[in-house]
Amino acid sequence: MKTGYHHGNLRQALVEASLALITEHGPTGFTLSEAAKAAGVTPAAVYRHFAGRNELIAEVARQGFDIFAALMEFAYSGGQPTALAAFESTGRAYLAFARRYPGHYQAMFESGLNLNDHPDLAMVAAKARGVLERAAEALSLYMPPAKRPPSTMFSAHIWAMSHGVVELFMRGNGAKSPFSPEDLLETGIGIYLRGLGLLPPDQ
Amino acid sequence: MKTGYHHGNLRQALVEASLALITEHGPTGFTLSEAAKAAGVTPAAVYRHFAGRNELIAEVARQGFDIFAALMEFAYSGGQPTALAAFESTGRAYLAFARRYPGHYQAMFESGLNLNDHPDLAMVAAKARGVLERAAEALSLYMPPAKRPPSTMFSAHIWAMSHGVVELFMRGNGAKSPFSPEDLLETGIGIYLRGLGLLPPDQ
DNA sequence: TGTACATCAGTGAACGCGCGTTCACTGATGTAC
DNA sequence: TGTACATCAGTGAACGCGCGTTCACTGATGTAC
Repeated sequence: MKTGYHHGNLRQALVEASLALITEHGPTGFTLSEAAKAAGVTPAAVYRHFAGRNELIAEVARQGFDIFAALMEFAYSGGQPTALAAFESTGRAYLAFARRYPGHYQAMFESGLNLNDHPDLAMVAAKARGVLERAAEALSLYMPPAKRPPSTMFSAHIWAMSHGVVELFMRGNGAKSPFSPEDLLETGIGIYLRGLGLLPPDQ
Repeated sequence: MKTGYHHGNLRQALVEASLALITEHGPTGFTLSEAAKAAGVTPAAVYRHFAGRNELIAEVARQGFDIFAALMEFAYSGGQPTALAAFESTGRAYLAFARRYPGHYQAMFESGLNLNDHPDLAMVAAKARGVLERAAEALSLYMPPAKRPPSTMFSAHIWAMSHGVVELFMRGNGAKSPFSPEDLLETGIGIYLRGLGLLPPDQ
């Protein structure tokens, strides 16, 4: 790919270098200069492809939301085999994403960038959230309308618990739990769904 | 308090200046120099009271965990009037703390400091978590032993959902929900407790 | 096939800045006598 | 009550550093003829 003076695909190489840095040192430890260096290029070269440091992080986050949405979509798989199984699958996908793409995850949720400053980013993020909301919507049809909470609320609960599990128990904060994040989320969602009457009261 | 050359209570003044900076600009935007300036003092003076920048943030976090633990303890109030009410009260206290002490909250959970590097900090943090675990323990006595999840898991679920609600829906990430964080957490915990059989199946 | 040329990706030097940290010092405070 | 003195909190100047960003430039690439 690298052919001497011209790089070939510097833009993506920079994104991947940034990703590696964020994975290792967190979004705070990421610097434009180091990303350039890691890509074998002068810091100034970055400006051929990005408006600046923030745009570089934003692009990492954007690609993250893309992968995230695709993963959620795949996990949901159109509600098959059952709305319930598909829904639970998206929950697992959330955690799997955080584990397999920690750099992306941090860029998306811990870099402090504001979705409103990046309209394209906000769009992909909304798309990702849309998958979970659709899964919640489909599942909520199995509840009697009277007991049915709004599906946006329903999905917000799951989103929040998933995010909380990742932040508190999957990162190296020092917070410890005798249970794996996966177990915690699985059981937590299970209890929650039982509370909605979507799972039988006994385990 | 400030009597010319000597400050009087510079240590706490620095903590409060740091707090104000973190509240306004986040943990990333906080600098030792600005904190010193805000306290009306030279950066070098900080080193009379703290080993460096990190120790200053850690002290803010430590005081945060102190307040947090006290607030949780107060909300729990020894399990009165009922174990259930006391437990729900601690959930609300979590959110109330995040709202009323955003600077502390950020220093505690978003500053990237590792609890293991600060043993005293880890102790206060454990104390705060202990209150929630005690509340969960007391409440779990109302469940038949067979269906009873470990109370540490139980409290981890609630902690995670609370934290997720704060991070996703109370901060200015741009993530939006038609529901207030308070409503989200209240309903989420309600559904969860119903799933444990601690609340009647219908609302 | 070979030459002239436009394009534009990346260079390298420079900038101003604010950061955390150090150091020898100074001068206010409070105590001993 | 007054003086001498030890203490130590805060000063101010300095440091080295790495940051993000700018600028005029250079040279590789690919196209037109």
